[in-house]
Amino acid sequence: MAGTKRKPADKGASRKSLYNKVAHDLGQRIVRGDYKPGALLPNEAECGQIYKVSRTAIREAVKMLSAKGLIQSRPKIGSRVEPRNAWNLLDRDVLSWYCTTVDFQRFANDVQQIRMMIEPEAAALAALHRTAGQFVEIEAAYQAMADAVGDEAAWNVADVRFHLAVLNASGNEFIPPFGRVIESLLANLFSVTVAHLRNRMKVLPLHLAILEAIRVKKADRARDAVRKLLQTTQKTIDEGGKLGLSGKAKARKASAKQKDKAFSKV
Amino acid sequence: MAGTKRKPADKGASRKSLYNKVAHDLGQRIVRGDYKPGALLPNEAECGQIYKVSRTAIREAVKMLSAKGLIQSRPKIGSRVEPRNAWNLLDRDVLSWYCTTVDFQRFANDVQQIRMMIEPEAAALAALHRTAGQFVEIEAAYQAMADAVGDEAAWNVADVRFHLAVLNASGNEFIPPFGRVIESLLANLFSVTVAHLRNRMKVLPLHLAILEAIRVKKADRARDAVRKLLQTTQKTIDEGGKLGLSGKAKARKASAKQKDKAFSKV
DNA sequence: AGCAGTTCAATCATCAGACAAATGAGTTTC
DNA sequence: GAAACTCATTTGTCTGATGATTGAACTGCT
Repeated sequence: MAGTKRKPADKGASRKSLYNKVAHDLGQRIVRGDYKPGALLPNEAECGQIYKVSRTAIREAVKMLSAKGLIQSRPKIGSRVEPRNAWNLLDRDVLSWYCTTVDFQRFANDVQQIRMMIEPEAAALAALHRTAGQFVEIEAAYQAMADAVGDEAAWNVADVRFHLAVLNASGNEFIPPFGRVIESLLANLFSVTVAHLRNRMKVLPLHLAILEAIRVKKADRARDAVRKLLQTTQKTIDEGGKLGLSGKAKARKASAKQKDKAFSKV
Repeated sequence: MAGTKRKPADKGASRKSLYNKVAHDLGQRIVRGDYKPGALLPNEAECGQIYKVSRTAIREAVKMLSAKGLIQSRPKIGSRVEPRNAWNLLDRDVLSWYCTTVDFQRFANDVQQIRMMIEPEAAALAALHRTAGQFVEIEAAYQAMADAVGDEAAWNVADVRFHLAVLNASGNEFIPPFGRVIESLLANLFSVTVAHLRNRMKVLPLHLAILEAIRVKKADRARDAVRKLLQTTQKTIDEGGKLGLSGKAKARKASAKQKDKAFSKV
């Protein structure tokens, strides 16, 4: 066993603390299915040897994973992987680990279904309950989108900002959290749906329609405008799915696997 | 009121490990606003003195809270409470802490709005995509409700089971997690909405209608049936809110505060 | 004064080692 | 055969020490 020291060569991963890296690696393994629900993780001492860290670091990682519902620890038993329905799938990290394991087409479909349930109603509520300040933020987000039509990265940021601003204006405390989950999911979708300038120019006026409906406080019109936008998105996904665009998702998977291997090399 | 009352929940709490109790207490304090976003927690050594536990236990608690997005720890800085929009409000624990801090009437309204967005569509999807096995579970849950009409506690369990069974049958991986969040919220609502036998007898046939629609795979009918049920629930909430029923929520708040005080006595 | 670079100190991060508590499984006892 | 007991394993908790990070104070120069 050649003790190849992991030097702070690559800043991205090595900036994180040890327990964070362990948690991330274990979490990914669990979600991916390396440790299946009901299975036991190696005990803390063994884990420490595997990851070449102290028991303390392992324990802190385990605590994070148990806080996310992935595992449960008990004396004499060990750390057992919880059934999937106990997982906090709406947690940022869990979700991101999960995204790398599922089929892209199905993933996109499920996300769109959820958006179709929440966003139109949220927009309708926003039209009714928005404050002046909330509307300003929606407007600013729209402006940012318009300014970023030529810049894919900036567009993505502005797009997410727009949708979140609408959800925030709904006046329902529980909608923005849902929205932030969707946001994580969107990050994976956008790379497909707005990759082409043509698509961005197509959906910009649809966003404007939402903005306008909320401005004049017409709930029904806002709901319909969002529905229309989502339908367009859906169409883009369907078309993209038939082409090689799903390759992006696969590339994501592969890189995740590779990174993981580099760390734990078990 | 002497503090001699031993509730089963209390016993459950005292069985928990130290780091768990600390995490629970700190989490509740943060969500309640004792430590506001941007504020710093006492450093680990001080926390250890406050709670009379070792730094290890404090650290493990802190890791759990940071996994839930409530705080972030950095060397030289300390543990800073994150802005509310970083909180994982859809986490079981965070949600339960949160529930004790908000106004009941508003809380109930927001939850109903969310249910109105998700459950009808989920039922429609269930009608289209359900497997035979999933339908059996829905049927079993309904039967359990019917059998438990006279028993409030058993009814609540069966009621949640029914709704979750429907969500599970939707075929969308992301809906059951949303459902489990709603389930936590429901636990707080049910105590109000089904407190009376009369209410239970009123909503039982509404559940049957949902079951039937899913059985014969009529999406629209399923959607409408769920809407009707939720409207009835809404009406009950509105009526209850005008009476003294919201007192229950207040009682919950008080007991939570008391319990917390007993533990940390800061 | 104003700025850049350096030093310092507070705090978390990590480690090592020990003992306590919980509990499943095997063993004994009746 | 069932209940009680013992034992071994694993997590839970504590202690004390050292490393790493980084905001803030300090220093020296222009």
